[in-house]
Amino acid sequence: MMATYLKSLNCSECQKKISIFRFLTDEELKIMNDNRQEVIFNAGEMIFKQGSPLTHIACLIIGMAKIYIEGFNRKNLILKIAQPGEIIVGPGLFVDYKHHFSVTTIEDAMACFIHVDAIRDVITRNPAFALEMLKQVHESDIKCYEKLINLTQKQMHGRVADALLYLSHAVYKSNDFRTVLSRQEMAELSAMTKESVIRIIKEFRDENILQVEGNRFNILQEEALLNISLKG
Amino acid sequence: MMATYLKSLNCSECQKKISIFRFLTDEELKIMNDNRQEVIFNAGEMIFKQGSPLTHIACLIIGMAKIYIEGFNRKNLILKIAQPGEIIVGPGLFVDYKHHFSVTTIEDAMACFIHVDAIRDVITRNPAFALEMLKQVHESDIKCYEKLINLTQKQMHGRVADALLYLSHAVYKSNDFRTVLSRQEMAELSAMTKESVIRIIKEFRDENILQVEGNRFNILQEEALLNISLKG
DNA sequence: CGCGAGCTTGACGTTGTTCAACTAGAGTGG
DNA sequence: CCACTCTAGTTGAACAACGTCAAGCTCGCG
Repeated sequence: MMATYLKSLNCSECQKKISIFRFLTDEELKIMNDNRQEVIFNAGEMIFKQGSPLTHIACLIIGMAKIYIEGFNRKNLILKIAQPGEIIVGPGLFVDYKHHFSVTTIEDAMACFIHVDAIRDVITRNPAFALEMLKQVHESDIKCYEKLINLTQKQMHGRVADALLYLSHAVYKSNDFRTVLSRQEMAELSAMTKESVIRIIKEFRDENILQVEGNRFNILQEEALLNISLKG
Repeated sequence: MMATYLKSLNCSECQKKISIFRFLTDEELKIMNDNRQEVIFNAGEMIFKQGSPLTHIACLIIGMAKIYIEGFNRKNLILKIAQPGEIIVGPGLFVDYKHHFSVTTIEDAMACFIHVDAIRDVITRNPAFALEMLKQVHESDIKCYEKLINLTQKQMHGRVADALLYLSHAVYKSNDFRTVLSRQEMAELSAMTKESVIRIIKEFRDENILQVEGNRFNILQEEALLNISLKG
């Protein structure tokens, strides 16, 4: 793998892509830009490693990445699939300055690293940006609570339905999508074993809720999935 | 129940108790104080209701409260036991201005309600306070991730051990404590049924890890509990 | 004394994991 | 071009974990 440190972009161009940047003045964008490194990743490479020092945040410009917790017995739990345009801020920021999750690309990708000092500086200068950061953390908090309920109170059918709907709505924005996620990763998204995921996908296919061939999924009866998701 | 709107306190006195207030100037403390209502609660009364509009944050001054998500089929999941001195900020703040969890006192209690406009005002004025708020949300984020892993990857013995250690360390600060939580609530803390909690507490007692009589718990072998917690 | 709420116990059924075996496709080297 | 290997996917059977249900218990309180 070959990382480039040439700067091909400028933060001010990113204002359209990274929504949180729209609150920044030219001066603040310059601070960001001066404390920024572009890094190119191949698919499957790690952006952040859980437990390592948190010195930068990452803005994912190109490609998707999985954000996941490394739990017990080498079992992972995927929190979300980060999209291009997304800013990845570890919760260790302002706390213990460690990463509490790992981030690994699932496609070839490019990300900008911005040093935490620059972030702190800009938050301090610009209250609107501070509020926007707070809003963003709160949103991820809400997602976390939802995930907590979904994973602890639903049984497998509901959780697989959730995972499929998540991929369809939030990740691929289509009822007919081809994913790069393996069955194992789909299992890590719904806190179960790959065998169980496979069995339940098969059931859904037998009931004509899905078409499946390999990594391509076509959701035929979204209503049915929503129903299964709700009933748990 | 009888709520009093008399102000018996002043925010500046609270600086010692509510750690986040230590960053505020006299002027900012006055803003808080002017937008503040004291409310007295009996044990078991609700401070915030999940789904209702989020107009205030609460500073719990006296007494403890359970913060919990109301999930499916009337099953709750207790996120934490809030302590006196704790500030309770719903993640709906700056997002959808709804409560995403419910909060109910478990003892007689007193709390100050501060309007969100005042909070936003002070965050805007005082960057150090903004950073502290961010820090606080990040801390709760970290806790949420831990909970996610603990509840999805540990089995019941580990989860009950976690609950007991949580009560002992974070809530009652003693190995020998009497709790007001029912078995049902201990179950909601560890995402299981009350029957299972009872069975596992019994096992722990039989193995001489705990002394239990009614709601009084005495942890005899903390090491053993820590071990069980780790092994899942 | 009797009532009700929370606690406890056991029997039973369901849910989900584990393990082992088998399959298919994609490199890899001779 | 053909074994060979490696990985991901798939299937079934056995098993463990956990929830459900029903019954009995305890204790405080009217």
